[in-house]
Amino acid sequence: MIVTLNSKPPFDFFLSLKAASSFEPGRIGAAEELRRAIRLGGAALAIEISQARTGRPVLRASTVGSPNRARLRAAAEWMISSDLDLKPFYRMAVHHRVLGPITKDLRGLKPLRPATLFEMAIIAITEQQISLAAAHHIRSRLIGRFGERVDGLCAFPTPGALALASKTQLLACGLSHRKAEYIGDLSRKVASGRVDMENMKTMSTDTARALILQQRGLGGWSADYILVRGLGRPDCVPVDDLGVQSVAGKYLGRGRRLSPQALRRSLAPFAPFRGIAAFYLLAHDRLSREL
DNA sequence: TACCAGGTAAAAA
DNA sequence: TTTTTACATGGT
Repeated sequence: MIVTLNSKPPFDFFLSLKAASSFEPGRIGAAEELRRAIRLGGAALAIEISQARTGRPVLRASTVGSPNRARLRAAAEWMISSDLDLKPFYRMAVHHRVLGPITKDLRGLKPLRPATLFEMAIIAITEQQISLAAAHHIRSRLIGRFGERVDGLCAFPTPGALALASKTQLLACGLSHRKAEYIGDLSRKVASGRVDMENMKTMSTDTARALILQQRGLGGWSADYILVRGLGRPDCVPVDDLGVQSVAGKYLGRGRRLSPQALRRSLAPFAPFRGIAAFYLLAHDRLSREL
């Protein structure tokens, strides 16, 4: 089945994919397509998103099973941030000393989102305190051990699968005792329906943030990280984030890492797109390293 | 070898 | 109430 996707222009799928993969450790070269196993109506399904020559992104789903077309489109469009309109951000940034040239270089760049907010929450927990590379390896083990395989890909583990995992098994993936508990607790709450993370899509940012903060293991950094990267709230920035502090210091400061307060001040001019501004700085930093 | 890396909750002061 | 501590892995 092939579904044509819409995404608010401007959108450069290749650039967005290249930026996303620049945050993964040890990758060599940029892929031409986004290949993922996702769950749709209870079944794992391999999908491939690619950009046609017309410039319009075209989604191709594997023909295994017969997925619901509308749901497939909705899931894929969510993952490529179709709803994000970059134009007002660009209008705001165009005359800025630093963001002006960067937004021109990276025109059409959108952040790619994890398929579900549960996955996003697990990403946040794994990335606490340790390097992105270490966290990535730990997640790979979680996915390999608890995810469902389909067409040579592996879907991110369901809350149910992680709820059934023993603490010993979680520890064997490289998690700390604390993080294994956080992931077990959250998985059981989501699997049992006591918490519905997908509901956050329709909540106000403040309400969603409050729900995130109620979960053990998710603090202020995780809340803002989930809000901007998982939920696409463009003004949210984790000001405690070491990576954002460093990149903002490099581009907007004197090169040294910024304090949370200084970071807040330096991003203030970009409201209500402070999170997108931070994303552009991070992406520019990563992509310029590759050359 | 050490030290730091896109934090958090719980203990100690 | 505020400050300190333990924590797991991977890259340099």
